[in-house]
This record gives sequence, C-alpha cells and structure tokens, in this order.
Amino acid sequence: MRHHLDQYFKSAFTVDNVIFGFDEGDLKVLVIKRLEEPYAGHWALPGYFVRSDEDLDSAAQRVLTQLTGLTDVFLEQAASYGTIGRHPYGRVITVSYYSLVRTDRFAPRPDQDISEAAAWFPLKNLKPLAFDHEEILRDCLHKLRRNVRYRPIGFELLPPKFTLTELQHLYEAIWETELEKRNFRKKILSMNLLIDLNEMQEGVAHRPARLYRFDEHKYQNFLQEGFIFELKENKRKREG
Amino acid sequence: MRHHLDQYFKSAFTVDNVIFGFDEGDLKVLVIKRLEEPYAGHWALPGYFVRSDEDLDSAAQRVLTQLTGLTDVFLEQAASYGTIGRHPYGRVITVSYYSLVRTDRFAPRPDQDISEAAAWFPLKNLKPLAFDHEEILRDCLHKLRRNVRYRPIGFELLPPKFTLTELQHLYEAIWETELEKRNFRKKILSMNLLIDLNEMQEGVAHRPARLYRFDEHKYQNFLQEGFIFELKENKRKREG
DNA sequence: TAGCTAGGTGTATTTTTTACACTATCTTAG
DNA sequence: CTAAGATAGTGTAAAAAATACACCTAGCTA
Repeated sequence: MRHHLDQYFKSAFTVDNVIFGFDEGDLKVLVIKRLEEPYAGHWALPGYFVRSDEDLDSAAQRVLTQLTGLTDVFLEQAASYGTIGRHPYGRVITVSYYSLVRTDRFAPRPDQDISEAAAWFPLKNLKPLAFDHEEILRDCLHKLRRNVRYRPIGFELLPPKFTLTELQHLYEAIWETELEKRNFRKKILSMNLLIDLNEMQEGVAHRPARLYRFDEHKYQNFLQEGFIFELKENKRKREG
Repeated sequence: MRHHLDQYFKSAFTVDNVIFGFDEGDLKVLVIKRLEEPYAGHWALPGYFVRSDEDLDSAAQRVLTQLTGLTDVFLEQAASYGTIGRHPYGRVITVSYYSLVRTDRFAPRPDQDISEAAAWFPLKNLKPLAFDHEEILRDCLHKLRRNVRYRPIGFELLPPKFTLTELQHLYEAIWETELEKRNFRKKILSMNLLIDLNEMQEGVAHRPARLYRFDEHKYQNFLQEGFIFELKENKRKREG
C-alpha cells in the first residue's frame, strides 16, 4: 500500500445530464431507457461514468454529444449527489449538468451501448426515473426557473427567429404561469436584448407576427452580469 | 474482477469549505495551514476526504465542526471540481461548500490532525492557496455576491442584534460598493424582514442606533422564495 | 456649551410596474 | 365580397418603487 490515503481511492463518479427542451408550448426533458444494470429497462437521465482521462465538463459534454449529436449547446454544472446508498455497485457520486437544447435541432441518436431508446418527457406527468434521478431533475428544474429570472438562458430553447408571443409562452411554460402580454413586451423590449429582424411570420391563419432574434453580444453580457426579469402573473388568469 | 465497471472505482473525493466571516467591516475567509502532504505547510481551504460511510453534506459539516466547533451555521453546496491533474495522488474530485459564520462565534479549534493553524484572511490581498483553492474561493465569492441579492443569507454573518448601519456595511463589503443610507433603510425595512427590538446600542461615542434582529419566519420564507435586493451604489461616491 | 459623529427622517422627482382597453392585419367561411 | 375569427400589437392612466439630496436628532467629548 502506497499510502494511508489509498483507502479513499475506491469510489467512482458519474455525470448526469438534465436536458431541457421546449416544444408545443411544453417544457420537456430528454430521458433514455437504460440497457445496462442496474435499472436496466428503466427510464433515466442520460449519464455515464467519468473516465480517468477526462475532466468532469468533458464527460458531461461527451454524454450529451453521444446522445444528441449536438456540440454547441448550453451546458452548465448544477449540483452533486453523494448519498451513501444511491448506487448498488458501490460508492458513486454523480455531478448533474443541465442543458438547454432546441428540440428541432435534436437528432435522435441514442447511443446503442447505453440506451435502447431516448424520448422527450413533458415535465408535467413525469414517469418514474432510475436512481435518484427524479430528485436531480427536480433540483435542476428549480435552478432553471431561478436562473431564467436573472439570465437570458431561456433563449437557448427557441429557434433563431422567434416571435414575442413564442418567447412569452416559453417563460410561461418554465414558470407555469400566465403573463400579461403588454407588460411582457414592454419589459423584454426595454432590455435591448432583442433585434427586430423586420421579417414576418408566414403561413399562419391570422395577422403574422414580427420576428426577432437575440443580440449575441448583449446575451453574453447578460449571462455574466445578469438582469432581473420578473413580472406579476396575469391577475385575471390567476384568480380564474 | 466482479464487473467491467470496477475500472471506474478507483477515485476519491473530498469536500472543501469556503467559510466566510464578516469582521471589522471586512469580508474574510477561514483558511488553514496544512500538516499533511501534498501542500504541507501551505495555506488551504479546510477540507478532507469523504469517508465511505458518510454522505457529502455530512462530510462538509464534519470538517466545519472539527475546525470551528460550530454546528448550526449556514452551509450549502456550491460546485464540483474534477480537473484531471488537480491532485498529485490520483483522481480526486472535490465538492465545495460555502458557509457563513459570525466571527465572534468562531472558537478557534484547529484540528491537530489536519492543520497546524487556522486564520481569517481578508478577501482583499489574499495569499496563495494550495490546489485549485483560489479558483474555488473565487467561484464561491461570486456565488455569495449573487445569492445575497436574492436571498437574505447575509444575515448569517451578523450578530443576533445589529444596527441598520452594520447591515449596510455588510452589503457594502460583499459587493465592494457604497450604498445610499436613506434608500438602503427604506428598502430593507419595507421587506418586513427585520424586527425592531426597541433597544439601543450602548457604549458608542455618538447617538446610539436602534437594534434589530431578523424575523426567523420571514427569513426561512425568503430563503425558499427569494427576493430582490438591489440598489444603485451611491452616485457621489461612485464618481468621487 | 460647542462641536463632532453617526443616527435617523421628509420629500420632490423620476422611473418602472401594473392593469386594462383598444386598434390592426391576416385567413377562412359563407 | 364580407363577416367572423384569431392573434398581433399599441396607448395610457394610476400606482408603486427607486433615486437624490437636504435636513434634523441625540449622545459623547473637549
């Protein structure tokens, strides 16, 4: 034995990704059906052991890329979970990451080694997940709800061109509330985060809406500095 | 070999505490002088390996209690660090926790097994720290600065009875800015988080200030729900 | 008793938020 | 061709909050 500290070098660690998407007005999370024991055949968050030759962040990125084929998406560390009995094979700590992807960019490419299927689960009426993944997901959702108040990360979930109403629906889905249209627009436009594309929606059965994209430069700035985006929910809807 | 996953069960993990204190108008952090290799004799954040029979949170609490003798203090997980070469003995991931303690409650009790000395370092002009502890500290400081805008955690750093000016100085120390007295008071009092004790400061060479404590019930509520505490810094001071 | 120091308050002005009603423009049905 | 529907988008009054700054108060000390 090299050292009295050797006793501690007997544990493993994993990364688990909470991948959020926004589709059909609903917030969703990407889950896989596990192939490997433990919990083979169960739905779980995509994740795997961190190899000895890779950093934590790289491992999270690897898992994400293997599953979705995407590389340039928002991915940020969330929290760590290390309860003693959380993995039947031994002491395993997991580090959760949360990620925001546009569902239209999702190229379903379930890794044949890890999962037999991948699916978007709507966050309401969620099915049971393996390990402590329900807790991890719940924590990440709280983090998303909180962070979206202070940073413009929500935009990661929208296509490059979007209408103000789509943006409003996104906030409403994340917070599970209804916002007042006029005030939402005034506030979001006053931040100068949006760029008016002078283009119009096409193929809708009503007055077409103006399209916007967000200002990459301001976005990066706000990611660092933060802002405050808070609105009371629509009073009538709240009471009704 | 029991399993092909056994290859992953060869790493260790530690917890490292960033313990903030507020004293003499300055924000400080508690550091120890290491006894053990690696980095013996260097200043470092207090931390240690997580034992196989304890949870992450328990380990962080153990380290904190061993060092300070305190049990009922604010302690919250911050982030995880897992760069490949960060520990010379092998793959070691550390989970950082940040903690807020009143310096007057700190019973200096450096654990004779781990450290030969413990000290409060003021956050300005900080000395070098072992491992990646400077990065960990910097990240925790950012987290503190950010969180204190949305949650009333700053109060953990004050004695049970305090004056509004002491509270203002705390915010000023954390944000390294100067706030306008009138507006600070109006805002903090309007939150109904403070309880007027109808007691006065004693032994000061000027008009004694009113003492307050904070409302435990509202505090717990705000910890969950959050609030927004933001004030422009004093304009004259900013320009001067 | 004057002067120093920090505590504490009043308030005008500006800015932001909130609530709600109203107008505009597109498609589709008849 | 027109009316009905649907969603886009705007105007604004009233209330609330933030900001800036002046001023008064109370205790100690020289």
